[in-house]
This record gives sequence, C-alpha cells and structure tokens, in this order.
Amino acid sequence: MKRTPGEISKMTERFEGAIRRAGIKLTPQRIAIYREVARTADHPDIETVFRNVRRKLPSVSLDTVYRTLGLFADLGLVMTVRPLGYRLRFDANTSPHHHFVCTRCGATLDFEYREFDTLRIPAAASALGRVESRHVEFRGLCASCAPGPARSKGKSAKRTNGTRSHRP
Amino acid sequence: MKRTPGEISKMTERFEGAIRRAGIKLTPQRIAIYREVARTADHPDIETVFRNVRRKLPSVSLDTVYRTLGLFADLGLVMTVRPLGYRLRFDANTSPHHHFVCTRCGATLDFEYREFDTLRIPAAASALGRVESRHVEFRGLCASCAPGPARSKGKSAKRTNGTRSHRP
DNA sequence: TTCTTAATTAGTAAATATTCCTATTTATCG
DNA sequence: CGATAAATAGGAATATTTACTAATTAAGAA
Repeated sequence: MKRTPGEISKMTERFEGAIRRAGIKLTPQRIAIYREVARTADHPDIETVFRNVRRKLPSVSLDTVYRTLGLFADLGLVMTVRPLGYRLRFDANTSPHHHFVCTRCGATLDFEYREFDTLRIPAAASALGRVESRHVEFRGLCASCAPGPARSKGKSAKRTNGTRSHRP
Repeated sequence: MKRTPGEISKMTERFEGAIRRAGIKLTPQRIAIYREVARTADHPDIETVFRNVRRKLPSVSLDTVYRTLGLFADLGLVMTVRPLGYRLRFDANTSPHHHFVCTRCGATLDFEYREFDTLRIPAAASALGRVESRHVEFRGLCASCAPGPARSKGKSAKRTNGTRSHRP
C-alpha cells in the first residue's frame, strides 16, 4: 500500500501550501506527521502514526499527534475514518473514495464508486440539513478472512464492529 | 423521535423471538435495554441507555449495558453507528436506512435512500471481499445548526468529527 | 412446583484512549 | 538578529471500554 516518492512529494507540496494559506506554522512535527500519513494508504491509527513519527523525531508527544491530526482533519488534509469500534484512523487520501471494512480483522480498504458519487442526494436527506460530504461504507469479510482460513482463532478475531464479545 | 406503543411492542415481540431462537436467556436486563433502545429513533449512546435503564432497574451495571448491546449488535437486533468521534451509538432500526451526521452538534438522523439501496455494488468493492451490508453517511450541518443561530459558543460546539479543537 | 445447572449479572478493578495544563521552545515576520 | 504569538513536550487528569469474580437467576428436567 506504499505510495511512490513522486506521489508523496506532490502531496507534501500541496500540504505545505495549505498550511501556509491557513496562516499557521509549518513545524517539523507537522511535516513528519503528514508525511507519515501520506506514506501509505493503509489508514494508520494514532498509535501507529505516533510510533513511526517517533523514529524521526524521538521527542514528539502523543498529544501533538492527536492535536495535529485533528488540525489536518479540520483543514481537509486528511479524512477521518471510523473502522467501527476500533481506533480512530486517518487517511491522507482526500479524493472521493469509500471504504470496505472487514468485520473480522478490521482491515479498512478504499474503493472508488463513481455511480454513487454522481447519484442525486435524496430529498429525505437534504431535508435534514446541508450535505457537505458523503461516504459509503461496506461491511463484510475481506478476501483474506472470508473463505479459506477456517482456522485462526485468536489473533485475527479482533472485534471491529464497535462491540466486544459477550463472554460465554 | 418517539416510537408508538404499537411499533414498540411489535419490535419487542420480534426481539424476544430472536433471543429465544438464539437459545440464550431472556433476562429483565436484556428486555429493559432493548426497550430503551427501541423506544426512540435518536441513537442513544451507552451512557444514555445506561442512565435510562437504571430508572427501571436501578442495579444494572455499565458492564451489562456494554455486554448486552454488543450481543444485540451481533444478533443483528441493533445497528451500531459511529457518529464519527463521539460515543458509540446504537439504533434499534434494522431496516435499510442511512445516516446524516451533523458535524457541529453530533445529531445523527436517519433517512431512506432507495436509489442507493438498489445500486449495484461496484467491482472495485466486490474485489475486496464479500459485501454483507452497505451504509451511506452524509456529513454536514443539520437544520438547527445551519443558518440562524450565529450565537451559541460553547455548548453546541461539541466536536463530532473524531477530532478535537487544536488549541489556539 | 422444586431442583439443577450453566448462563448472566453487579460491582469493582484494570486497561485503553483521549484530552487538559503549563512551562518551554520555536517558526515567522519585521 | 529580536519580538511574539503559536506550538510543543511531558505528565496529569478524564473518559471510555473491558476484565474479573462471587453471587444471582432463567430455563429446562424431574
């Protein structure tokens, strides 16, 4: 799920422009955190971003990661994704896309859905308020959880539907 | 957003049948929790369910509410909804519907979207796994947050996009 | 009905996740 | 270079969710 160096620098460039336009400081922490999120397309959670950024900047605090990703979300530089019950995740991909969430392992996968993007907003929804963004989430078993591995007890059986196991 | 007594008893009836078919116990706690979630359509969070159920059963524990709603979700009796950053919420409405989430006040409103329900699943998504459920989320400002009230500083300004304010 | 038993719960402790507070550092601009 | 408002680190404080265990109880058998 790695992005190419070319993609990353293009994204970073846009990022720096956005920060400047917003009139806020371009700090090494912000750059490192953005680059970490932009590096791959696999929806890292806060903990992961924190851990990886620390390898470059050993002194960054967890608070800074929360604060910074929240800022990026407000600026529209990253999308927030809720893999339903697991940790809050961020995605540097801000082009219109949607998510497939595996209900077993929690994998969150992007896909495009042009037919949906161009679908009209139903009156039932516009009556509720001004729709500013739209997002589809499919839930199901991902390819690696679905058919073959009838085994796999513990590890891959993380709950990801926002609940936990009702103890037997 | 109240449901009528008629709706509620019909739902409760189905609920009791489902519990029996699942071969698990029909306890007063489970009944009270289900009825509380079925009572309205406004997506209560755990805390709210807990508080209201306690008025009927003063001894229920928070753990029981978590456990029980998780069980219901597994049985398909409630849907889990992530209003993006706020508390996990549950919805007893299991008929196909979608959500409008207010990015200011966190209100989570249902709407139907037949055109989407009948849209074909794109190949890009079915390649990722077997799609078992599909859900649309619109984000924006709800009717009461949108135009008029230019005031309202603190209270109604809860962040609901999974982030928090970057302190100035 | 009473008995038996495995499931369920209450209550509390513990683990996670997120946010707040403040002294210190630093990017930006003149 | 300064000045200064913004941003950060570090740790404390909250909030949320889960785990543990003794006691209770629903459901089925007798």
